[in-house]
Amino acid sequence: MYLIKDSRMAPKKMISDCAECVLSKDCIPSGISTDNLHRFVGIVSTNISYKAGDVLFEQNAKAQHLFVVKTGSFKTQTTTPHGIEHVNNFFLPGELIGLESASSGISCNTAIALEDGVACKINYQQLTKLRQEFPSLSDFAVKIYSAALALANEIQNNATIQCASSRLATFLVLYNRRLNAHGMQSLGLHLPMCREDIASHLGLAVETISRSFSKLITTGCIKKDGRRVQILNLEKLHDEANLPPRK
Amino acid sequence: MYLIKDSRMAPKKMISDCAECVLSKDCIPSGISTDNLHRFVGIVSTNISYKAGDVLFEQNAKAQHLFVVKTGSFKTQTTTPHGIEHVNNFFLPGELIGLESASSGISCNTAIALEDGVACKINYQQLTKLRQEFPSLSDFAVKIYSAALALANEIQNNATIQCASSRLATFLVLYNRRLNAHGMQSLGLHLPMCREDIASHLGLAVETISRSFSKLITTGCIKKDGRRVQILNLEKLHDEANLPPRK
DNA sequence: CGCCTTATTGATCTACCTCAAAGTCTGTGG
DNA sequence: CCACAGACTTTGAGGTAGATCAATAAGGCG
Repeated sequence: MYLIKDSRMAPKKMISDCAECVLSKDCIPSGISTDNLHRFVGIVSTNISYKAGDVLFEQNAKAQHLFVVKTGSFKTQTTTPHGIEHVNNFFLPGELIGLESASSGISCNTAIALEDGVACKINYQQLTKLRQEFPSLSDFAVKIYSAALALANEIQNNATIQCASSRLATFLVLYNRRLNAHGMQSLGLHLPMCREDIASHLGLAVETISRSFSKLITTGCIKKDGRRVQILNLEKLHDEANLPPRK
Repeated sequence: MYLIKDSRMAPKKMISDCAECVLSKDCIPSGISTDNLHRFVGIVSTNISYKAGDVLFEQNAKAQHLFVVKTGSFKTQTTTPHGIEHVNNFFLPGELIGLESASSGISCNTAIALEDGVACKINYQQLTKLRQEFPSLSDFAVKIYSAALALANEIQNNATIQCASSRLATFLVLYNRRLNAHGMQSLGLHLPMCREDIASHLGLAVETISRSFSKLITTGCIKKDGRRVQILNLEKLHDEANLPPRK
């Protein structure tokens, strides 16, 4: 898949060249012709390695970069003035982190690596300049942003569903769809985040997440082993996700 | 304020000219020089009147237009496959409706007028073409989109807060901030939506909204008369919005 | 004025939170 | 390779915030 070489070795040109990246068709380079790709490559720091727990950017700090997940996974979380944390979203390979801070210039949340992974880092200002030169980059931006907004809507809808197991079911359906969107087609998912992160994201208690998993297993929607989840019946999982309120 | 003439009269040129619009500095024209403004004016249907309950666009229908609220207010809502409705967001003067559907071309929710009002309608495709000609329009798009995404994050965070009165308090704080953002500075707000819409938006029961209002009145944060709410103590309302979970 | 929709208030019930404890996984060092 | 410590996860028992049901009150409109 990805050639992550020992750091003592000279980095392979191939790895840092966006032209060769498996994600390029879904990434910003898709908005630039091959001839001009070098212009983009010039403003990206490609393949930065992160260890689990590493911070990409901090809430309330100056936001300077957009990140593209290449391998691994990340989360963003907001801390309220009174110290309560809430996990906003999770990010999978091919997804962009930091979109919401582009205008204000201040990060509205903290981004943290959930596991060891690799991401590319793009400077906002330089990207803005490039966008003015290449109109197709602008199209790509609108496409990415409107998709992010549509996803945010779905996540928001899910957070207001009454039944806890429906929320978890919807979460799994969305997560599975996002995995599949970037070519990792399968009904088996590895959840890289801990139960507490899922609980925070869905606005439920950790214990309720556990019990909801048990319910989804009992009803034959899924089976699981720790963080490894297998969707047995996607149809049934959809039904469970759309239960009438308080059933 | 706005001159909404009797429909039997010839529409005043002034009204439909974006150059004269009080919102233009926050609207798409801000991304175009005065010399080129006519190009934009050519793709907008300005000042369309809506009556309370009128539908701007329907979920799952082909999405062709972006709307700018000029007066009045609107809501967007999603209907799940099993017929449960959820109010996604409310839209105030100066705000854009339909951003999330720009890429897919399919509306992911239904937009409805909450009261009599006026909005302008812009064709996506023509706007896309214009954006390629005017790079500053692209900057405006990114600015608008990232702000919308940041707001969606805040709304999502709010929906996962435990305490019902905290959710309502946060809702009022956000709503007030948005009203003020477009120059309607005041601590008195008129909520154009019914309690049921607020309840749906916050993921609570209508009765809980009523009781939460009562609590906010008892604690001296607000006073109210029907849908007319007056913020008495913004500091206290912030505190109420950030209560520790379950108390 | 009377009808109908919307809003509030009261009483009961329940899903989920909290607290508590046991069980499982992960990694580290002997 | 195994033993242990620590974090993570699950399961159990009881309490509570908010849902639901029910009834009254207040607007809105013909």
